[in-house]
Amino acid sequence: MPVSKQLSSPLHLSPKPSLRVTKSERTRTAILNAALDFVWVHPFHEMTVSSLMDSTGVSRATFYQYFSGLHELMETLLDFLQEEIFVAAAPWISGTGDPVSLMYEALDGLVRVCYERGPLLKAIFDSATADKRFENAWEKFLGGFDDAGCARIKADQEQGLIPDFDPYSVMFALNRLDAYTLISAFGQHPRKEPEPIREALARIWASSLYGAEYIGTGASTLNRT
Amino acid sequence: MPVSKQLSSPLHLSPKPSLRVTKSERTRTAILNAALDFVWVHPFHEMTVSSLMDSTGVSRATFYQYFSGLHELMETLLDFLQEEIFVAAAPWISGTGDPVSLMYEALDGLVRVCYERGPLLKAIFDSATADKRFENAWEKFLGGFDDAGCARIKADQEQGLIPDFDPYSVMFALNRLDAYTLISAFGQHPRKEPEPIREALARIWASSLYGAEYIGTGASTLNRT
DNA sequence: GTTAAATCTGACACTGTGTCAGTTTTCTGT
DNA sequence: ACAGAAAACTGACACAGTGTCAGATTTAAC
Repeated sequence: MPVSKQLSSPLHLSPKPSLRVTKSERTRTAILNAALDFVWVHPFHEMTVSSLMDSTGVSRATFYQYFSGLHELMETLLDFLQEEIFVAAAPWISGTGDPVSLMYEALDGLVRVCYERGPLLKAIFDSATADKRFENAWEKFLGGFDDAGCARIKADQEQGLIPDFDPYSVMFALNRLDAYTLISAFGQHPRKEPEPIREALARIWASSLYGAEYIGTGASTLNRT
Repeated sequence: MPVSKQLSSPLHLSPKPSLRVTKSERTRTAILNAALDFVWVHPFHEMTVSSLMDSTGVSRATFYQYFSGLHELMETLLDFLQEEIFVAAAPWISGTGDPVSLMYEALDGLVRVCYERGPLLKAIFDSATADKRFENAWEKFLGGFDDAGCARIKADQEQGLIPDFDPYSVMFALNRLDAYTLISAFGQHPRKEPEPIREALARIWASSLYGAEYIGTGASTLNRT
Protein backbone atom coordinates (compact mmCIF):
# COMPACT_ATOMS: atom_id res chain seq x y z
CA MET A 1 0.00 0.00 0.00
CA PRO A 2 1.42 3.37 -0.98
CA VAL A 3 1.72 5.93 1.76
CA SER A 4 0.04 8.96 0.18
CA LYS A 5 -3.71 9.06 0.43
CA GLN A 6 -5.34 9.66 -2.92
CA LEU A 7 -7.81 12.50 -2.79
CA SER A 8 -10.36 10.89 -5.11
CA SER A 9 -8.56 8.51 -7.41
CA PRO A 10 -7.21 9.63 -10.77
CA LEU A 11 -9.08 7.29 -13.14
CA HIS A 12 -6.69 4.80 -14.65
CA LEU A 13 -6.28 3.81 -18.24
CA SER A 14 -6.66 0.25 -19.40
CA PRO A 15 -4.95 -1.46 -22.32
CA LYS A 16 -6.86 -1.38 -25.59
CA PRO A 17 -9.16 -4.40 -25.49
CA SER A 18 -7.51 -6.31 -28.30
CA LEU A 19 -8.02 -10.07 -28.37
CA ARG A 20 -4.52 -10.73 -27.04
CA VAL A 21 -3.20 -8.32 -24.40
CA THR A 22 0.56 -8.48 -24.92
CA LYS A 23 3.04 -7.89 -22.17
CA SER A 24 4.20 -4.80 -23.97
CA GLU A 25 0.72 -3.29 -23.80
CA ARG A 26 0.46 -4.08 -20.13
CA THR A 27 3.82 -2.47 -19.33
CA ARG A 28 3.05 0.63 -21.34
CA THR A 29 -0.26 1.05 -19.56
CA ALA A 30 1.40 0.44 -16.21
CA ILE A 31 3.83 3.29 -16.90
CA LEU A 32 1.03 5.64 -17.95
CA ASN A 33 -0.95 4.78 -14.85
CA ALA A 34 2.09 5.26 -12.65
CA ALA A 35 2.39 8.72 -14.19
CA LEU A 36 -1.30 9.48 -13.58
CA ASP A 37 -0.93 8.42 -9.95
CA PHE A 38 2.25 10.40 -9.57
CA VAL A 39 1.00 13.73 -10.88
CA TRP A 40 -2.18 13.43 -8.87
CA VAL A 41 -0.11 13.82 -5.73
CA HIS A 42 3.22 15.39 -6.71
CA PRO A 43 4.17 18.37 -8.87
CA PHE A 44 5.56 17.48 -12.28
CA HIS A 45 9.07 18.72 -11.57
CA GLU A 46 9.50 16.00 -8.94
CA MET A 47 8.80 13.28 -11.46
CA THR A 48 11.84 11.27 -12.55
CA VAL A 49 12.05 8.16 -14.66
CA SER A 50 13.24 6.26 -11.60
CA SER A 51 10.41 7.41 -9.35
CA LEU A 52 7.95 6.29 -12.00
CA MET A 53 9.50 2.92 -12.72
CA ASP A 54 10.01 2.09 -9.06
CA SER A 55 6.27 1.99 -8.65
CA THR A 56 5.85 -0.35 -11.61
CA GLY A 57 8.41 -2.95 -10.53
CA VAL A 58 10.09 -2.72 -13.93
CA SER A 59 13.59 -1.38 -14.48
CA ARG A 60 14.36 2.21 -15.37
CA ALA A 61 15.93 1.33 -18.72
CA THR A 62 12.68 -0.26 -19.85
CA PHE A 63 10.99 3.13 -19.73
CA TYR A 64 12.94 4.17 -22.79
CA GLN A 65 11.52 1.27 -24.79
CA TYR A 66 8.15 2.98 -24.59
CA PHE A 67 8.85 6.70 -24.42
CA SER A 68 11.76 8.82 -25.57
CA GLY A 69 11.58 10.72 -22.29
CA LEU A 70 9.24 12.19 -19.73
CA HIS A 71 7.98 14.76 -22.19
CA GLU A 72 6.81 12.22 -24.70
CA LEU A 73 5.03 10.46 -21.86
CA MET A 74 3.26 13.68 -20.91
CA GLU A 75 2.42 14.27 -24.55
CA THR A 76 0.63 10.95 -24.55
CA LEU A 77 -1.36 12.02 -21.53
CA LEU A 78 -2.20 15.28 -23.29
CA ASP A 79 -3.72 13.31 -26.16
CA PHE A 80 -5.85 11.50 -23.65
CA LEU A 81 -7.00 14.66 -21.88
CA GLN A 82 -7.46 16.52 -25.15
CA GLU A 83 -10.08 14.00 -26.14
CA GLU A 84 -12.14 14.69 -23.03
CA ILE A 85 -11.80 18.44 -23.41
CA PHE A 86 -12.82 18.40 -27.06
CA VAL A 87 -15.98 16.53 -26.18
CA ALA A 88 -16.77 18.99 -23.40
CA ALA A 89 -16.22 22.04 -25.58
CA ALA A 90 -17.99 20.62 -28.63
CA PRO A 91 -21.41 22.22 -28.03
CA TRP A 92 -20.29 25.80 -28.55
CA ILE A 93 -17.74 24.91 -31.22
CA SER A 94 -19.93 22.84 -33.49
CA GLY A 95 -23.38 22.60 -31.91
CA THR A 96 -26.57 24.02 -33.39
CA GLY A 97 -29.17 26.04 -31.59
CA ASP A 98 -28.99 29.06 -29.33
CA PRO A 99 -25.29 30.06 -29.19
CA VAL A 100 -25.57 31.48 -25.69
CA SER A 101 -26.98 28.29 -24.21
CA LEU A 102 -24.41 26.27 -26.13
CA MET A 103 -21.66 28.43 -24.69
CA TYR A 104 -22.89 27.87 -21.16
CA GLU A 105 -23.09 24.17 -21.80
CA ALA A 106 -19.56 24.04 -23.16
CA LEU A 107 -18.13 26.02 -20.25
CA ASP A 108 -19.96 23.82 -17.82
CA GLY A 109 -18.43 20.70 -19.33
CA LEU A 110 -15.02 22.29 -19.55
CA VAL A 111 -15.03 23.24 -15.89
CA ARG A 112 -16.12 19.76 -14.89
CA VAL A 113 -13.39 18.00 -16.88
CA CYS A 114 -10.69 20.38 -15.67
CA TYR A 115 -11.83 20.03 -12.09
CA GLU A 116 -11.76 16.25 -12.29
CA ARG A 117 -8.40 16.21 -14.03
CA GLY A 118 -6.91 19.32 -12.43
CA PRO A 119 -3.52 18.08 -11.26
CA LEU A 120 -3.02 16.18 -14.52
CA LEU A 121 -3.83 19.31 -16.49
CA LYS A 122 -1.31 21.31 -14.50
CA ALA A 123 1.36 18.65 -14.84
CA ILE A 124 0.92 18.62 -18.61
CA PHE A 125 1.06 22.40 -18.68
CA ASP A 126 4.19 22.51 -16.52
CA SER A 127 5.99 19.90 -18.53
CA ALA A 128 5.29 21.84 -21.71
CA THR A 129 7.48 24.69 -20.51
CA ALA A 130 10.60 22.54 -20.51
CA ASP A 131 10.51 21.01 -23.98
CA LYS A 132 10.43 22.71 -27.36
CA ARG A 133 8.54 19.94 -29.11
CA PHE A 134 5.93 19.54 -26.44
CA GLU A 135 5.47 23.27 -26.08
CA ASN A 136 4.53 23.30 -29.74
CA ALA A 137 2.04 20.50 -29.16
CA TRP A 138 0.47 22.46 -26.31
CA GLU A 139 0.28 25.61 -28.42
CA LYS A 140 -1.27 23.66 -31.23
CA PHE A 141 -3.82 22.34 -28.75
CA LEU A 142 -4.78 25.85 -27.65
CA GLY A 143 -4.46 27.14 -31.20
CA GLY A 144 -7.10 24.64 -32.29
CA PHE A 145 -9.53 26.29 -29.92
CA ASP A 146 -8.49 29.73 -31.14
CA ASP A 147 -9.40 28.80 -34.69
CA ALA A 148 -12.58 26.95 -33.85
CA GLY A 149 -13.81 29.68 -31.51
CA CYS A 150 -12.87 32.32 -34.04
CA ALA A 151 -15.03 30.63 -36.63
CA ARG A 152 -17.95 30.51 -34.22
CA ILE A 153 -17.57 34.21 -33.41
CA LYS A 154 -17.50 35.10 -37.09
CA ALA A 155 -20.63 33.08 -37.73
CA ASP A 156 -22.44 34.74 -34.84
CA GLN A 157 -21.20 38.15 -35.92
CA GLU A 158 -22.77 37.61 -39.34
CA GLN A 159 -26.06 36.93 -37.62
CA GLY A 160 -25.68 40.11 -35.59
CA LEU A 161 -25.51 38.20 -32.31
CA ILE A 162 -21.98 39.36 -31.53
CA PRO A 163 -20.72 42.90 -32.09
CA ASP A 164 -18.10 43.57 -34.75
CA PHE A 165 -14.61 43.26 -33.35
CA ASP A 166 -11.42 41.41 -34.27
CA PRO A 167 -12.49 37.84 -33.51
CA TYR A 168 -9.02 36.37 -33.40
CA SER A 169 -7.45 38.33 -30.59
CA VAL A 170 -10.56 38.19 -28.43
CA MET A 171 -10.76 34.43 -28.89
CA PHE A 172 -7.03 34.18 -28.19
CA ALA A 173 -7.54 36.01 -24.91
CA LEU A 174 -10.67 34.11 -23.87
CA ASN A 175 -8.97 30.78 -24.40
CA ARG A 176 -5.98 31.84 -22.30
CA LEU A 177 -8.47 33.03 -19.72
CA ASP A 178 -9.97 29.55 -19.50
CA ALA A 179 -6.70 27.68 -19.65
CA TYR A 180 -4.87 29.53 -16.95
CA THR A 181 -7.86 30.14 -14.70
CA LEU A 182 -8.69 26.44 -14.69
CA ILE A 183 -5.07 25.40 -14.20
CA SER A 184 -4.60 27.85 -11.32
CA ALA A 185 -7.87 26.96 -9.65
CA PHE A 186 -7.80 23.19 -10.00
CA GLY A 187 -4.18 22.33 -10.68
CA GLN A 188 -3.14 21.46 -7.18
CA HIS A 189 -4.71 20.31 -3.96
CA PRO A 190 -6.67 21.75 -2.38
CA ARG A 191 -8.59 22.68 -5.51
CA LYS A 192 -10.89 25.70 -5.46
CA GLU A 193 -14.64 25.20 -5.57
CA PRO A 194 -15.70 24.70 -9.20
CA GLU A 195 -19.00 26.55 -9.09
CA PRO A 196 -17.76 30.11 -8.47
CA ILE A 197 -15.09 29.63 -11.12
CA ARG A 198 -17.68 28.42 -13.60
CA GLU A 199 -19.83 31.45 -12.86
CA ALA A 200 -16.93 33.86 -13.27
CA LEU A 201 -15.93 32.37 -16.62
CA ALA A 202 -19.54 32.29 -17.80
CA ARG A 203 -20.00 35.93 -16.85
CA ILE A 204 -16.86 37.00 -18.67
CA TRP A 205 -17.60 35.02 -21.81
CA ALA A 206 -21.23 36.06 -21.96
CA SER A 207 -20.60 39.75 -21.43
CA SER A 208 -17.63 39.92 -23.78
CA LEU A 209 -19.31 38.11 -26.64
CA TYR A 210 -23.06 38.37 -26.41
CA GLY A 211 -23.46 41.43 -24.18
CA ALA A 212 -24.69 42.08 -20.67
CA GLU A 213 -28.30 41.19 -21.38
CA TYR A 214 -27.41 37.54 -21.82
CA ILE A 215 -25.63 37.10 -18.52
CA GLY A 216 -27.17 34.34 -16.50
CA THR A 217 -25.71 31.52 -14.56
CA GLY A 218 -26.59 28.98 -17.23
CA ALA A 219 -27.51 25.45 -16.35
CA SER A 220 -24.88 24.21 -13.97
CA THR A 221 -24.62 20.46 -13.71
CA LEU A 222 -21.61 20.63 -11.43
CA ASN A 223 -23.49 19.67 -8.32
CA ARG A 224 -24.54 16.26 -9.45
CA THR A 225 -21.33 14.44 -8.67
CA MET B 1 30.86 39.96 -29.72
CA PRO B 2 28.24 37.36 -28.98
CA VAL B 3 26.79 35.56 -31.96
CA SER B 4 23.05 36.00 -31.35
CA LYS B 5 21.53 39.20 -32.60
CA GLN B 6 19.51 40.96 -29.93
CA LEU B 7 16.07 41.87 -31.15
CA SER B 8 15.94 45.20 -29.33
CA SER B 9 18.14 45.01 -26.29
CA PRO B 10 16.78 43.92 -22.93
CA LEU B 11 17.54 46.96 -20.76
CA HIS B 12 20.32 46.15 -18.35
CA LEU B 13 20.46 46.77 -14.65
CA SER B 14 23.17 48.85 -13.07
CA PRO B 15 24.64 48.52 -9.58
CA LYS B 16 23.01 50.67 -6.92
CA PRO B 17 24.73 54.05 -7.11
CA SER B 18 26.43 53.84 -3.75
CA LEU B 19 29.55 55.96 -3.23
CA ARG B 20 31.88 52.96 -3.56
CA VAL B 21 30.92 50.32 -6.14
CA THR B 22 32.42 47.16 -4.69
CA LYS B 23 33.55 44.24 -6.77
CA SER B 24 30.81 42.14 -5.25
CA GLU B 25 28.16 44.55 -6.50
CA ARG B 26 29.65 44.54 -9.96
CA THR B 27 29.75 40.75 -10.12
CA ARG B 28 26.21 40.39 -8.89
CA THR B 29 24.96 42.86 -11.46
CA ALA B 30 26.97 41.12 -14.16
CA ILE B 31 25.22 37.85 -13.35
CA LEU B 32 21.79 39.47 -13.40
CA ASN B 33 22.53 41.11 -16.72
CA ALA B 34 23.84 37.86 -18.15
CA ALA B 35 20.51 36.33 -17.14
CA LEU B 36 18.56 39.17 -18.75
CA ASP B 37 20.53 38.72 -21.97
CA PHE B 38 20.11 35.00 -21.87
CA VAL B 39 16.35 34.87 -21.44
CA TRP B 40 15.87 37.49 -24.11
CA VAL B 41 17.11 35.00 -26.66
CA HIS B 42 16.77 31.53 -25.14
CA PRO B 43 13.97 29.72 -23.32
CA PHE B 44 14.44 29.42 -19.58
CA HIS B 45 14.90 25.64 -19.60
CA GLU B 46 18.12 26.04 -21.58
CA MET B 47 19.64 28.23 -18.90
CA THR B 48 22.34 26.56 -16.79
CA VAL B 49 24.66 28.06 -14.23
CA SER B 50 27.57 27.35 -16.57
CA SER B 51 25.98 28.99 -19.61
CA LEU B 52 25.37 32.10 -17.51
CA MET B 53 28.78 32.31 -15.91
CA ASP B 54 30.62 31.63 -19.16
CA SER B 55 29.33 34.93 -20.45
CA THR B 56 30.51 36.80 -17.36
CA GLY B 57 34.10 35.51 -17.36
CA VAL B 58 33.72 34.44 -13.74
CA SER B 59 33.77 30.84 -12.57
CA ARG B 60 30.68 28.76 -12.06
CA ALA B 61 31.26 28.27 -8.35
CA THR B 62 31.12 32.01 -7.82
CA PHE B 63 27.48 32.00 -8.88
CA TYR B 64 26.57 30.31 -5.60
CA GLN B 65 28.09 33.16 -3.61
CA TYR B 66 25.30 35.36 -4.90
CA PHE B 67 22.32 33.10 -5.47
CA SER B 68 21.30 29.78 -3.97
CA GLY B 69 20.35 28.60 -7.45
CA LEU B 70 18.74 29.62 -10.70
CA HIS B 71 15.37 30.02 -9.06
CA GLU B 72 16.55 32.55 -6.57
CA LEU B 73 18.11 34.44 -9.44
CA MET B 74 14.81 34.46 -11.28
CA GLU B 75 13.05 35.53 -8.11
CA THR B 76 15.31 38.56 -8.02
CA LEU B 77 14.32 39.38 -11.58
CA LEU B 78 10.67 38.98 -10.61
CA ASP B 79 11.12 41.65 -7.93
CA PHE B 80 12.53 43.92 -10.57
CA LEU B 81 9.69 43.29 -13.04
CA GLN B 82 7.07 43.41 -10.31
CA GLU B 83 8.04 46.98 -9.62
CA GLU B 84 7.40 48.02 -13.22
CA ILE B 85 4.11 46.16 -13.35
CA PHE B 86 2.85 47.67 -10.10
CA VAL B 87 3.50 51.14 -11.43
CA ALA B 88 1.70 50.35 -14.68
CA ALA B 89 -1.34 48.88 -12.94
CA ALA B 90 -1.51 51.54 -10.23
CA PRO B 91 -4.11 53.79 -11.88
CA TRP B 92 -7.00 51.33 -11.67
CA ILE B 93 -5.87 49.85 -8.36
CA SER B 94 -5.44 53.05 -6.43
CA GLY B 95 -6.17 55.99 -8.72
CA THR B 96 -9.02 58.41 -8.32
CA GLY B 97 -11.42 59.58 -11.00
CA ASP B 98 -13.48 57.74 -13.61
CA PRO B 99 -12.86 54.02 -13.00
CA VAL B 100 -13.39 53.09 -16.62
CA SER B 101 -10.73 55.50 -17.87
CA LEU B 102 -8.41 54.40 -15.09
CA MET B 103 -8.92 50.79 -16.13
CA TYR B 104 -8.03 51.58 -19.72
CA GLU B 105 -4.98 53.45 -18.57
CA ALA B 106 -3.81 50.58 -16.39
CA LEU B 107 -4.31 48.00 -19.12
CA ASP B 108 -2.47 50.21 -21.55
CA GLY B 109 0.53 50.42 -19.24
CA LEU B 110 0.39 46.74 -18.45
CA VAL B 111 0.43 45.77 -22.10
CA ARG B 112 3.36 48.08 -22.76
CA VAL B 113 5.49 46.73 -19.92
CA CYS B 114 4.73 43.13 -20.79
CA TYR B 115 5.47 43.73 -24.44
CA GLU B 116 8.81 45.32 -23.63
CA ARG B 117 9.73 42.63 -21.13
CA GLY B 118 7.93 39.72 -22.79
CA PRO B 119 10.64 37.06 -22.87
CA LEU B 120 11.71 37.94 -19.34
CA LEU B 121 8.15 37.62 -18.14
CA LYS B 122 7.85 34.21 -19.73
CA ALA B 123 11.16 33.04 -18.34
CA ILE B 124 10.08 34.04 -14.84
CA PHE B 125 6.77 32.29 -15.34
CA ASP B 126 8.42 29.12 -16.65
CA SER B 127 10.94 28.97 -13.87
CA ALA B 128 8.16 29.24 -11.31
CA THR B 129 6.78 25.86 -12.37
CA ALA B 130 9.90 24.03 -11.25
CA ASP B 131 10.39 25.33 -7.73
CA LYS B 132 8.03 25.20 -4.78
CA ARG B 133 9.32 28.35 -3.13
CA PHE B 134 9.31 30.42 -6.27
CA GLU B 135 5.91 29.13 -7.31
CA ASN B 136 4.61 30.56 -4.04
CA ALA B 137 6.26 33.88 -4.78
CA TRP B 138 4.61 33.96 -8.20
CA GLU B 139 1.23 33.11 -6.73
CA LYS B 140 1.67 35.78 -4.12
CA PHE B 141 2.46 38.22 -6.91
CA LEU B 142 -0.77 37.38 -8.75
CA GLY B 143 -2.65 37.10 -5.46
CA GLY B 144 -1.74 40.68 -4.67
CA PHE B 145 -3.58 41.76 -7.81
CA ASP B 146 -6.51 39.54 -6.93
CA ASP B 147 -6.92 41.31 -3.60
CA ALA B 148 -6.30 44.81 -4.89
CA GLY B 149 -8.63 44.37 -7.86
CA CYS B 150 -11.23 42.75 -5.64
CA ALA B 151 -11.22 45.81 -3.41
CA ARG B 152 -11.66 48.08 -6.41
CA ILE B 153 -14.59 46.02 -7.70
CA LYS B 154 -16.29 46.14 -4.30
CA ALA B 155 -15.85 49.90 -4.14
CA ASP B 156 -17.30 50.34 -7.63
CA GLN B 157 -20.13 47.93 -6.81
CA GLU B 158 -21.08 50.08 -3.86
CA GLN B 159 -21.32 53.04 -6.22
CA GLY B 160 -23.52 51.02 -8.54
CA LEU B 161 -20.94 51.15 -11.33
CA ILE B 162 -20.42 47.41 -11.39
CA PRO B 163 -23.21 44.84 -11.11
CA ASP B 164 -23.43 42.66 -8.04
CA PHE B 165 -21.45 39.47 -8.45
CA ASP B 166 -18.81 37.57 -6.50
CA PRO B 167 -15.86 39.95 -6.92
CA TYR B 168 -13.19 37.49 -5.93
CA SER B 169 -13.61 34.79 -8.55
CA VAL B 170 -14.17 37.28 -11.35
CA MET B 171 -11.03 39.14 -10.37
CA PHE B 172 -9.16 35.85 -10.09
CA ALA B 173 -10.19 34.98 -13.64
CA LEU B 174 -9.47 38.42 -15.09
CA ASN B 175 -5.97 38.44 -13.64
CA ARG B 176 -5.23 34.99 -15.09
CA LEU B 177 -6.62 36.30 -18.36
CA ASP B 178 -4.07 39.10 -18.39
CA ALA B 179 -1.17 37.04 -17.16
CA TYR B 180 -1.44 34.17 -19.57
CA THR B 181 -2.59 36.22 -22.55
CA LEU B 182 0.37 38.55 -22.19
CA ILE B 183 2.83 35.73 -21.61
CA SER B 184 1.54 33.79 -24.62
CA ALA B 185 1.46 36.81 -26.88
CA PHE B 186 4.75 38.44 -25.94
CA GLY B 187 6.76 35.70 -24.26
CA GLN B 188 8.81 34.61 -27.22
CA HIS B 189 10.00 36.01 -30.50
CA PRO B 190 8.37 36.89 -32.73
CA ARG B 191 6.00 38.67 -30.34
CA LYS B 192 2.45 39.40 -31.45
CA GLU B 193 1.40 42.96 -32.17
CA PRO B 194 0.54 44.67 -28.88
CA GLU B 195 -2.37 46.79 -30.11
CA PRO B 196 -4.89 44.04 -30.95
CA ILE B 197 -4.07 42.29 -27.68
CA ARG B 198 -4.62 45.51 -25.76
CA GLU B 199 -7.97 45.99 -27.48
CA ALA B 200 -9.08 42.44 -26.74
CA LEU B 201 -8.20 42.73 -23.06
CA ALA B 202 -9.81 46.15 -22.80
CA ARG B 203 -13.00 44.85 -24.39
CA ILE B 204 -13.18 41.86 -22.07
CA TRP B 205 -12.48 43.87 -18.92
CA ALA B 206 -14.84 46.66 -19.84
CA SER B 207 -17.74 44.44 -20.76
CA SER B 208 -17.29 42.08 -17.81
CA LEU B 209 -17.07 44.80 -15.21
CA TYR B 210 -18.70 47.98 -16.39
CA GLY B 211 -21.01 46.66 -19.10
CA ALA B 212 -21.22 46.93 -22.85
CA GLU B 213 -21.99 50.64 -22.95
CA TYR B 214 -18.52 51.48 -21.73
CA ILE B 215 -16.64 49.57 -24.39
CA GLY B 216 -14.30 51.83 -26.27
CA THR B 217 -10.74 51.45 -27.34
CA GLY B 218 -9.50 53.75 -24.61
CA ALA B 219 -6.50 55.97 -25.09
CA SER B 220 -3.79 53.79 -26.54
CA THR B 221 -0.30 55.13 -26.10
CA LEU B 222 1.29 52.04 -27.60
CA ASN B 223 2.19 53.66 -30.87
CA ARG B 224 4.55 56.22 -29.47
CA THR B 225 7.60 54.05 -29.08
C1' DG C 1 53.40 47.95 1.78
C1' DT C 2 51.14 44.98 4.95
C1' DT C 3 47.37 42.49 6.21
C1' DA C 4 42.71 40.92 7.13
C1' DA C 5 38.63 40.42 4.83
C1' DA C 6 36.35 39.72 0.69
C1' DT C 7 36.14 37.32 -3.40
C1' DC C 8 37.05 33.68 -6.37
C1' DT C 9 38.35 28.86 -7.97
C1' DG C 10 39.39 23.80 -9.05
C1' DA C 11 38.05 19.63 -7.76
C1' DC C 12 34.83 16.48 -5.72
C1' DA C 13 30.50 13.93 -4.64
C1' DC C 14 26.02 13.46 -6.10
C1' DT C 15 21.60 12.99 -8.91
C1' DG C 16 19.44 12.12 -12.98
C1' DT C 17 19.64 11.12 -18.05
C1' DG C 18 19.93 8.21 -22.22
C1' DT C 19 22.13 4.11 -24.44
C1' DC C 20 23.65 -0.52 -25.44
C1' DA C 21 25.28 -5.22 -25.37
C1' DG C 22 23.70 -9.08 -23.48
C1' DT C 23 20.17 -11.86 -20.73
C1' DT C 24 15.57 -13.48 -19.82
C1' DT C 25 10.80 -14.03 -21.02
C1' DT C 26 7.11 -14.60 -24.19
C1' DC C 27 4.84 -16.69 -27.80
C1' DT C 28 4.52 -19.20 -32.21
C1' DG C 29 4.64 -23.33 -35.01
C1' DT C 30 4.92 -27.98 -34.95
C1' DA D 1 5.12 -29.83 -24.87
C1' DC D 2 8.99 -27.69 -26.38
C1' DA D 3 12.58 -25.49 -29.74
C1' DG D 4 13.68 -21.33 -31.67
C1' DA D 5 12.97 -16.63 -32.85
C1' DA D 6 11.28 -12.44 -31.45
C1' DA D 7 10.02 -9.46 -27.86
C1' DA D 8 10.91 -7.54 -23.55
C1' DC D 9 13.91 -6.46 -20.07
C1' DT D 10 18.31 -5.31 -17.41
C1' DG D 11 22.92 -3.78 -15.38
C1' DA D 12 26.41 -1.01 -16.32
C1' DC D 13 28.35 2.90 -18.57
C1' DA D 14 29.25 7.72 -20.27
C1' DC D 15 27.58 12.12 -19.80
C1' DA D 16 25.65 16.68 -18.12
C1' DG D 17 24.41 19.53 -14.57
C1' DT D 18 24.21 20.65 -9.53
C1' DG D 19 25.90 22.28 -5.06
C1' DT D 20 29.91 22.51 -1.76
C1' DC D 21 34.37 23.34 0.26
C1' DA D 22 39.22 24.05 1.38
C1' DG D 23 42.46 26.79 -0.25
C1' DA D 24 44.29 30.45 -3.57
C1' DT D 25 43.90 35.12 -5.07
C1' DT D 26 42.38 39.82 -5.04
C1' DT D 27 40.74 43.94 -2.83
C1' DA D 28 40.92 47.85 -0.06
C1' DA D 29 41.74 49.85 4.52
C1' DC D 30 45.26 51.29 7.35
